[in-house]
Amino acid sequence: MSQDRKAAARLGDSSLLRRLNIAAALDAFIKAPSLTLRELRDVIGVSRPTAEDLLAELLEEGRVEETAPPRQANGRGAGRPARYFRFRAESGYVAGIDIGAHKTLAVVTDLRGNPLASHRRELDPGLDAPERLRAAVETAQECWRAAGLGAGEITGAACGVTGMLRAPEGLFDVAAGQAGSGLRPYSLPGFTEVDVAGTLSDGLGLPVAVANDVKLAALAEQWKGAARDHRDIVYMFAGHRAGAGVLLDGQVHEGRHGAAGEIGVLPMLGWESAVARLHARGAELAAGGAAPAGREGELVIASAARQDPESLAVLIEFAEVLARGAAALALAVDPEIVVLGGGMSRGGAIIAEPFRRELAKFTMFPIEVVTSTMGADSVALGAARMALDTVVGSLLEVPGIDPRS
Amino acid sequence: MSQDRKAAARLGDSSLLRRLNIAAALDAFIKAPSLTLRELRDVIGVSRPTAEDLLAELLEEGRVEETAPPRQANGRGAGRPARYFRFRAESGYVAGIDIGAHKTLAVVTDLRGNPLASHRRELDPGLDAPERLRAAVETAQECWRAAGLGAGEITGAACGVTGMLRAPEGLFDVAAGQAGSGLRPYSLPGFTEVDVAGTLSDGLGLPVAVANDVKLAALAEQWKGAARDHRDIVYMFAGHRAGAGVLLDGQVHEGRHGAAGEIGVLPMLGWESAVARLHARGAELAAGGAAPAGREGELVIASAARQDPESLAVLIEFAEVLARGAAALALAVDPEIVVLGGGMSRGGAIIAEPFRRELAKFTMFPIEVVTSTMGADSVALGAARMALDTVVGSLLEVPGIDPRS
DNA sequence: TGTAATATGCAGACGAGTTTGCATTATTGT
DNA sequence: ACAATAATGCAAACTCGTCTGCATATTACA
Repeated sequence: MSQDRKAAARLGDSSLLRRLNIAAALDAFIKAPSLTLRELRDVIGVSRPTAEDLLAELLEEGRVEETAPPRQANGRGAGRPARYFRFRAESGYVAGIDIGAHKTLAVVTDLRGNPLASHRRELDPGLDAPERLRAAVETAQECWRAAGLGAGEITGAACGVTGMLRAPEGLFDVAAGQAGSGLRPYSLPGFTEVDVAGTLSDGLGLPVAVANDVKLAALAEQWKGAARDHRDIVYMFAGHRAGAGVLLDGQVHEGRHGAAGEIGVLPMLGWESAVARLHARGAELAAGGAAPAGREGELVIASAARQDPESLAVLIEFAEVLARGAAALALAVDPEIVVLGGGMSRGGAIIAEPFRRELAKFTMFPIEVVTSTMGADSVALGAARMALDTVVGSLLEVPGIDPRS
Repeated sequence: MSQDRKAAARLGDSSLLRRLNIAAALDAFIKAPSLTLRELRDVIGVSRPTAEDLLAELLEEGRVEETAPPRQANGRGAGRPARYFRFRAESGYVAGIDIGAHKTLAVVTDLRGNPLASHRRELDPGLDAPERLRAAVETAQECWRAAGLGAGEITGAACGVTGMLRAPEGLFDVAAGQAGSGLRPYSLPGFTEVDVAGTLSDGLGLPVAVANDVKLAALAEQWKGAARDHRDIVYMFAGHRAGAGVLLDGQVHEGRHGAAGEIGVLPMLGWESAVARLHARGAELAAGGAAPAGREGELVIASAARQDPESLAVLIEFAEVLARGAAALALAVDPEIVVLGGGMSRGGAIIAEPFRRELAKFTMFPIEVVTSTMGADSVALGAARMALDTVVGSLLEVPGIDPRS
């Protein structure tokens, strides 16, 4: 008797069926631009009255609304035209934030990932962690204010951060990393000592996931960029810093310490000297003219485009070194595609060609190499995508069903 | 009307609930050694009559049977003692096969993974593919005959194969790989030209999954060996050949071409010369005494254990080279643990110590290194595990529920 | 031997989804 | 204008699986 009452998280409750069907219906609406009642019935495989019921519930919750029929459906046969319904992508919003050394940037998207607004603020590279995080919080808030949204309407957020978030306690000491060329484990000033996720969550009043910026740029590339329709991706970031990120099965692979992809620390690849040479060359060129912070790479590319032999040599070495890192990653995870991203990938063939050539030398299989099609907001968009995964995932989650059991 | 009949794979059918509950009940039985009706009710969270019903169905299907109460439950309180039931691990069997250059080996386990029998046959390294596959088929059949089983009782099988299964069509030509030291993409004679999985499936009369042997050894290590309770693993195989495998989230990561982990082809790591030196030293030592095929490594280890300086130097170089490969993999995927396996890992500290030292130099975080606790049947056991994943997965699968949607 | 405690069996109620059937509404084509 | 066509709204009857509650069976312990 009394023992019968205890059962807590019951699986067999038949409301489970309802929740499954609601989740399936919502999923169908999210995937399709618009659906009629009958299309919904066909997609999720329930009877029409049930589909009607599910639709009514979704309308009630505000997840779905009636919409005008799409163009191509107008003259299609006789009979009463069906009503069309669509997912209300504006029933929730997420923020994606990018914290770098020289700037912070935020975007706000709806639940379908359409960007509504973005906001950028330049930062002093020496800014300490509390100030930098405060600036990021304010930027995000300004961003959604610009989109006409209040804080309560933002249902999720994620943030990409340059460098490592956890200080390695191993053989390399952090100071060396900070003072070095950016190839050894690098962190923004003070970021290994503060709770980045907690500070952002407190500042914004909502849970914020934090990840490495390069990995989020890779995610953006898989979402809206050059690597669409690929699940396993190696992403090489060539910008002021050089870095890499790995996507496995369409998800950011963080690894035990969030350090997956940090191949640059392998000394035999020669990253350190190549990046140092690049920076040195950039500084030389900058001394003559304007010196925008963190833009050495662009200067060298511009100079190389003017056939400056020294700059060309520096860039080729840089590309080859990057390619050797990409080769190591490609041999490790055997990805479907390698994406070359970051500001310097916009140098076109100057970087891409030697990269491709060198990569082909070391991989066993010919591997597709594409250059990024995203802009400077790729990290923030990747963060938005990560936040969306969480938010939409929780919408579709059916309590009591463990996908991994 | 007529349009209403079409719906095919219906989700909302309330029998779905039944299937979910049956799967949950079976899962509970698989995970626990034995359960009473009430324990089952508690685990899956349904009412007792429902649990009763589910149990009746599982008994009917032969998946579960009544069993004697376990020891510790005897004097436990008053009241009518509960009947105990247990999963019938013997309601299905799987075969795990290992095809190497010098031998083929098969194991048969029940659905819980308890090995029932194993069978090994030595092979001529020059054997061509059809002969080698026939030998593997016969070995597997002899193995389950030894266990007293007929072919119809085997519900799944998988096979680990030394070397690459698909010939790279890229820059390296296959012949060079075969003639070389085993570091360039290697294949068993003829194995890139035949349909290995198809031939084995036809020969055994059941579907056979095929994977790289090192990756399956890694899986075995995660299942029953030194890496239990870890999800992301880098496994380094040090034996006649050197190789590596990566496990992500507890699963073999194959990669686009099944080549994930083939880090040894990176020339800057120096694998080729180190392995060549090892083989040369082994041959020198063998010339004096007996020369067992593919056992050079053991000779060198034995010699090093007798403090032979040349053998020691060769082994240290080998270990360091292996460690550099492990470092590249560890930086790529940032695993929880690195496992050193293969015959030479049984050399103890002679290999493990320099390996550990060298690996620590290149990884940012201190990383746990363990040596294998599995024997020579690790590949076959890993194959059995892979087959079990499929077989048990299909038992627990609920049609209409996609874990990944 | 009797009583408490626990396990098991069984019947009726309930919830959710389904089917069937019919009426209604909005279009297209004649 | 009218018929044909298709979408929609709605209600009654049915199925399936689960839940609640009660009766019964089996054991330990006083």
